[in-house]
Amino acid sequence: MSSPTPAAFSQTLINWYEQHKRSLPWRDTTNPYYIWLSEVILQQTRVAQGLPYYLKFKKSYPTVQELASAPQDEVLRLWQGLGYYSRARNMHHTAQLVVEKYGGRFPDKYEELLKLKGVGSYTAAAIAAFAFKEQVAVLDGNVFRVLARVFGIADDIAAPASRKVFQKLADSLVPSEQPDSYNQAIMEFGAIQCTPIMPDCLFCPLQQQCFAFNHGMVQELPVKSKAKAARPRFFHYIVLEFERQYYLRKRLEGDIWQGLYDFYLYESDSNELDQRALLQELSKAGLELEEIQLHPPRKDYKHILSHQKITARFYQFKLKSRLKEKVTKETRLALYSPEKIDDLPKPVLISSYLKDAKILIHL
DNA sequence: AAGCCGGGGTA
DNA sequence: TACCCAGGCTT
Repeated sequence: MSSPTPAAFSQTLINWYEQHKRSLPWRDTTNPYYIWLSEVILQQTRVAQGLPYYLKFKKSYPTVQELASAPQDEVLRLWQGLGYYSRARNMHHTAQLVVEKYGGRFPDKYEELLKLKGVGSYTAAAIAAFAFKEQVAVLDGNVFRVLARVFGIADDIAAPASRKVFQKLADSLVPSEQPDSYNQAIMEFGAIQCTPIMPDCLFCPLQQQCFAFNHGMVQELPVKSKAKAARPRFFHYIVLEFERQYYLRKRLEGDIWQGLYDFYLYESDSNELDQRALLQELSKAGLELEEIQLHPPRKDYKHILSHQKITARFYQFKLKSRLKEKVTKETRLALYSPEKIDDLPKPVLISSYLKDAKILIHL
């Protein structure tokens, strides 16, 4: 059998979609603000993980104006646990731009949407198609997989150069009627039927016309080069306590977790703390801790990111007095009560420690 | 083109 | 473990 025609392909998927689609809250609306919100949350994120965040954001910020006027710390705190925090920062920035420059109304064309920070080709196409029924093709991980298998495309989907091949094919398949349903359909099909492993080929409506099925290459397609190994990192967190309050600081750009709060961090190339080197660094920052009791860490925290493998230890100190202003200015540390810490956006690693150390009761 | 940016689910 | 998820930005 040869590949399906565009019309047959899109109609098969739309029919399948009507039968199998999940009921999801962002599918009940054409409000571009809600579509945009859901699409940003769902970038590199499974529906099951993103869904509660979508509901939280929609409830906290029913309109783009309310999101725009929220403090960044509050937005990041709501985002806490979702990862890729630049999404939240860019989303906040774009909300403010939409309010100030677009009068609170989202652009209604793919090319204009693409100019918004945090909105790339996928998200621009999704908003344009779902909210405005523009005839553009979404190209996400699901679409890559479905197209590679059905049409027998062996280009490496991890290689940027392959994008052109897939985008051209994807563009040729979008029907002029129901571009919104079609785009939803192909992604849903990839998520439910044509899954990465153990796809349900037995009951697949495209089985007869699927290149991969007909050539016994379902396991081999799509082709994707392997990601490089995660870099090991060793964090030694110095938890400074003064009268049941704790010193934290907001993380800067140039590393992971920008905009989130953590403790004073000493990083080394091994899991064993070189105490002399630490004290030397602390001293340089104006932190003289010789009279202070160092509590050995309870355990190692392993925190796996897609690109880094972090091993963290937490050392608690009880301070007898507040840090000098010169020191807090230098280190950017500030003293927070547990109640205030609860409100700060924090990496999951820090939340886990705060819970174990009984500084915070809940996550 | 390649590197960087999270966290969680699944086999 | 390894892979992947409704990707985007920077270099």
